[in-house]
Amino acid sequence: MKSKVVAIIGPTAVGKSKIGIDVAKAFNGEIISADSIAVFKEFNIGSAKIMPKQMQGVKHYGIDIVSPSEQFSTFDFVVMAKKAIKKILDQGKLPIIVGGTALYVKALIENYNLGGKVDMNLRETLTKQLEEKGLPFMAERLKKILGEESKEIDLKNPIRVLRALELALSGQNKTKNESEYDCKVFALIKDRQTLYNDINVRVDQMFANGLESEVRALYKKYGENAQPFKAIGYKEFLPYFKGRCTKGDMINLIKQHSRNYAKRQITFIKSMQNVCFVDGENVEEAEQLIFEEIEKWKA
RNA sequence: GGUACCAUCGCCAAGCGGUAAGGCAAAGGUCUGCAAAACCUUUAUUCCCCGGUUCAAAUCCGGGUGGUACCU
Repeated sequence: MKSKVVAIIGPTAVGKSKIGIDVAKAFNGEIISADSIAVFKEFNIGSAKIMPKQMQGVKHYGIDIVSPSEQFSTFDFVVMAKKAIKKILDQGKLPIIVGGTALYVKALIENYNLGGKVDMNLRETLTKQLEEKGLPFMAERLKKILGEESKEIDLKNPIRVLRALELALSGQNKTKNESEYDCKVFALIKDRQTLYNDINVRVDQMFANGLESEVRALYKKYGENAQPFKAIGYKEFLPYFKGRCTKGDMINLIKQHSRNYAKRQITFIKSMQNVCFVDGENVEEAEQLIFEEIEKWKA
């Protein structure tokens, strides 16, 4: 009998956090955040991180677990999440994964084989080689090693090519594993125009909540090379700080990038299997539907 | 009122007589370790309007219209 786990995913600004908490309260659950930015301490406003006062006493895992100067990857998420799930189940509670980083959720529930530790030396060597010799050279190199299998890799995508080389050179391959969990996945969605509008409104709210001073402080403390500084709502400040664009331009860019991001999230989620789509427009109706579905699934 | 310059996709923009680059946006998509990342596909039969020259005009000429700058 596989352990039962609930997941609530969806694009940015659909209202996952609130529904997650309501589900947790209704089913004696605890939440595991699947958010690639909220894992970082101090990146609060721009990541729309849920703050302790908003948690309503529901325990959250996966938030504020690494320093902004550290690295965090899908692998780290899966390790953390598996541990958290076990802990929650041991207490007889329901684990609920909530977050917009759908890859994290997919990797966890589909039990991706992510290999062991990344060989940072190898990664550095390959990165240097990519810079010096260019992508076509690297793609050619990968083709020689993998042969037919290289067709599955996007040879125009430098990140993919490098990772595939890393795996190939260290003698690993991607394998399919059976899931460890019986996972009920809900995807919150909304009409595109409504979602886009909600995103725009939320970005304005972030600024009203002091996003600029948060980012100024983080920039000073960690510098622009910190991993979370690549996030939307943070990276756009760089040209503004350097006087290369106006504040208004930057705000519009953050909105635009957030909209683009939401679209990519939706595309990714649509490609996932066994997902129960729920219209998040009306929170009460959405919750009722989710509650009913969970009851059925638990029985 | 005069003179000069400009007018090309929602925005920026190349082209300057040979049959509409590119970037951004938009839409769709990919995805097994940075995923709020990276990458892929599609998107102007038409260049402000009207006439003319030419085998051929977004490109040259004339006239409108609109904008910008300077002069009075």
